Amino acid sequence: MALDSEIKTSGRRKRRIAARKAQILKAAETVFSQKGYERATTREIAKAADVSEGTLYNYFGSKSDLLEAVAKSFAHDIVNEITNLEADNLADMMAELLAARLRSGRERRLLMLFLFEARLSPDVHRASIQKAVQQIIDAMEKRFSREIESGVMRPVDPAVAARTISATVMGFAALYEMGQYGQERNGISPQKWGEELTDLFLNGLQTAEDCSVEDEE
Amino acid sequence: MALDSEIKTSGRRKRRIAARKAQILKAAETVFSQKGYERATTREIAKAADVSEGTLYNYFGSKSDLLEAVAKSFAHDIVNEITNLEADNLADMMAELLAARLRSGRERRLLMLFLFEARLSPDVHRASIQKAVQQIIDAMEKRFSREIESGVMRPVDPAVAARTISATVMGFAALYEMGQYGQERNGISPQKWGEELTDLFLNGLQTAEDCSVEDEE
Amino acid sequence: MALDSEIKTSGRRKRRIAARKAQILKAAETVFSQKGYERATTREIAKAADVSEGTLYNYFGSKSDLLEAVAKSFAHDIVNEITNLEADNLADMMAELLAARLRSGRERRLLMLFLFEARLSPDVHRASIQKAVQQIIDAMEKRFSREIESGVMRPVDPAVAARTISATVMGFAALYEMGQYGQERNGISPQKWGEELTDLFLNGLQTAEDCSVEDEE
Amino acid sequence: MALDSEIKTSGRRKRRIAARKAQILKAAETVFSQKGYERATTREIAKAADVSEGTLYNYFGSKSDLLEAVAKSFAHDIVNEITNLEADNLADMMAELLAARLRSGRERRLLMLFLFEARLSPDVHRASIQKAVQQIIDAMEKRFSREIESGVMRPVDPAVAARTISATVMGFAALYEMGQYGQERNGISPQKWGEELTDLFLNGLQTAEDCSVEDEE
DNA sequence: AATGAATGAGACTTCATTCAT
DNA sequence: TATGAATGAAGTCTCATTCAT
Repeated sequence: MALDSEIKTSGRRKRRIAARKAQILKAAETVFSQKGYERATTREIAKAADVSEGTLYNYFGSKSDLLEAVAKSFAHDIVNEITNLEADNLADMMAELLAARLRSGRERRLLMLFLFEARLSPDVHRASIQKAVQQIIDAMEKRFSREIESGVMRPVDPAVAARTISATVMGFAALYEMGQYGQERNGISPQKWGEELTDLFLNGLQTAEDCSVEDEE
Repeated sequence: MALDSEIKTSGRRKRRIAARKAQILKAAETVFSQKGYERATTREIAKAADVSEGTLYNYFGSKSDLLEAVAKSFAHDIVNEITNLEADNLADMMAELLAARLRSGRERRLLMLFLFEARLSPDVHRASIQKAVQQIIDAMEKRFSREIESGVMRPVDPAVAARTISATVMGFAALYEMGQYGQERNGISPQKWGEELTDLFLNGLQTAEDCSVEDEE
Repeated sequence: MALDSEIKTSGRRKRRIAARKAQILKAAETVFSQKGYERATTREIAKAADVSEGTLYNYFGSKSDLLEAVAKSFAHDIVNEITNLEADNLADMMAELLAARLRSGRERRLLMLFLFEARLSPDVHRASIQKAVQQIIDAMEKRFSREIESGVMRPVDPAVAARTISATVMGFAALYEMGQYGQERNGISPQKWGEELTDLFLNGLQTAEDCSVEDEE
Repeated sequence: MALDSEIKTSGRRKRRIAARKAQILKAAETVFSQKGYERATTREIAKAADVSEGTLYNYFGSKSDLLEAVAKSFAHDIVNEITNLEADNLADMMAELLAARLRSGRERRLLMLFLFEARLSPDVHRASIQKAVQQIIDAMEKRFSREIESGVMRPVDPAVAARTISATVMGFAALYEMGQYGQERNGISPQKWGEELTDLFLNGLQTAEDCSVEDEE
């Protein structure tokens, strides 16, 4: 009985602990995405998570650990989305792939954060963030391989394509956040941008005549 | 004679001062590009410039001013290059435009820096960095307009194209720096990457048949 | 019980925090009064309060805030004393009013500090110190009004009188501190000085004949 | 001839040097009186004197030396004025003595400066400023002795009187500068204040009846 | 397990003073 | 003699982290 109660308590406790950890993680994600790593303070994260600073350190060893955890969780979500995205044709898939990334400000900002921190952070920390980004790219590469195999996509190097698309999305995330995305084109939605981008990627920049010529080479 | 000597001296001094300013600017560029704005310390910049910290402040009002100056100088150089780039055909121009950006680690890192700081910095500082990035995009837009007018480029929206290319370059800069550009493809040179990218942008991702079809729409 | 204990603990903590704040305030008062605002360092104040510099900033937002708090607390004490001072006759009241100010070195020095800083500090800071000094003068003015109403004091303008006495006290505070108060008259106590001053203020400087004459004008 | 010319040159040079020194001294006086000693910077003083910072140090050994020189020159001027002030009666003399001090903002501020710095400065420096203040008080004491001897002034202790008046003037200088002198009495001129003060000092605070009584003691 | 006060290293910046020109 | 660039010590303040309660 006592044991049983203990187990129950332990179970409840574990759940509460997990919930608390998630709550802190989410707060960290929010603050990091808004302020960047250096400008975010543990105090602010604690406040956003509605816990004390001390509690933060009961769940995560350091500020740096918090960033790693955020990166891991973020990569996990994106990889899932890329892998499971369903679309009838290449244009739709690409449009969705691009638009989804640009749609959410949080996602845009986190992408930037990781790209930046992956390079600037001290070594250990750095590796784990790089790993998160790598996972996203790998997922995309696999997805492209699938599309090429099924003949939907031109047989480009899927590694190149995955990195190109990823890079473009990341770059757009940055532009978008900077407000330079289209100052004089304020009405353009992420959706619309996704389509225009898709057009560019699908059809390229050159004129139709060139297209056939180049293609024959 | 005495006057002449004085002028000479004064001239020499002026030259030395200008040189010193450039020397500090370059040191700041280096340190900022390696560490980012927040992690860079004035002490480190001073050391890299081989001057005392106090001297830094004789030439620039604050750390923030230093970043602005770096942004300005950087944008100036890139804009010149974009505007004056000469190429016989679209493919060459694009390849060079892309490869040039990726070739220099310093340039890659500075691009990232500005994209990041443009969003995170406090307002005043922010505006001037955004301006620098805007200038680069504008230069590219103008260049594309020129190419479209002369029929070399398909009549896409030059604003969209400029931002897309810029975003892609920036994104690649980030990937490249992260070392994720192609971990298992270490032998690939920026040159080669430029060409692959160019292919993607010129010819798109879809198969040849799709190309003509989509084009006719 | 557990709750009760928690409340007790919390109470103890709160008391300790209040005590700490007072302890820092007192240290600041001491150091400011000895060194002046500019020459006082936060390090020295922290040391005098037996806390770290960081702790200082947990209780007061800035060095300037510290000075404001000192001014506020000082004014509060003096105003109380002026308002509640009891004396049987004008001579006693004046003597006490004057002597009390001169008796305490700390009070003398703080008066100087505020007079000085009220003029030199940047605007915001300045206003709150001026307010503190104003409160002291106001208290004295009210006190004089009371004495005039009750016929104890000649019906001079209480505003003029309050400012004159205040100014004199402040000036004496300065002289006293400088050691110029009476270099060759070291044995004179603040008490004795208060009496001599009182005589001057009560009877004026002129001879008796003049007194009646002037008075009739 | 050569010698003669050298002497002449030397004379001219000496005059030029003296002029330059005076020019720097005046600038220092201005800046010190506005900003206080600590907040005044050598750069600002140099600028106000229209010379370089280096030149400052050719004429004065240190910032502290500058303050000493200012104190000396100031005391010299005031002592002269006090000694030579001519007035037909006590009331006029007192009024002028008081009003003159309050009339000039520069004089008010310098008085404050010396009172403050005399206490706060490191020892050596301190002595010379104290000396300057002492000289002013001594001059006033002598002047009062003269007036008492000639029967114009009631035979109070001249040392007490001199210090009282000095203290009052200094205190008023502080109040005046703080703007608390009479916020709701803006129209009152230094002249008018001088008269009101004179009344207080001549006739005292007590009622006429008291006056005669006290006087008889 | 939670709290938040305490810590102190280290960041940016100012400024009196020196010295080569 | 005049200049003003260079220096570096020292000051204020922030913030990740610890620990007693």
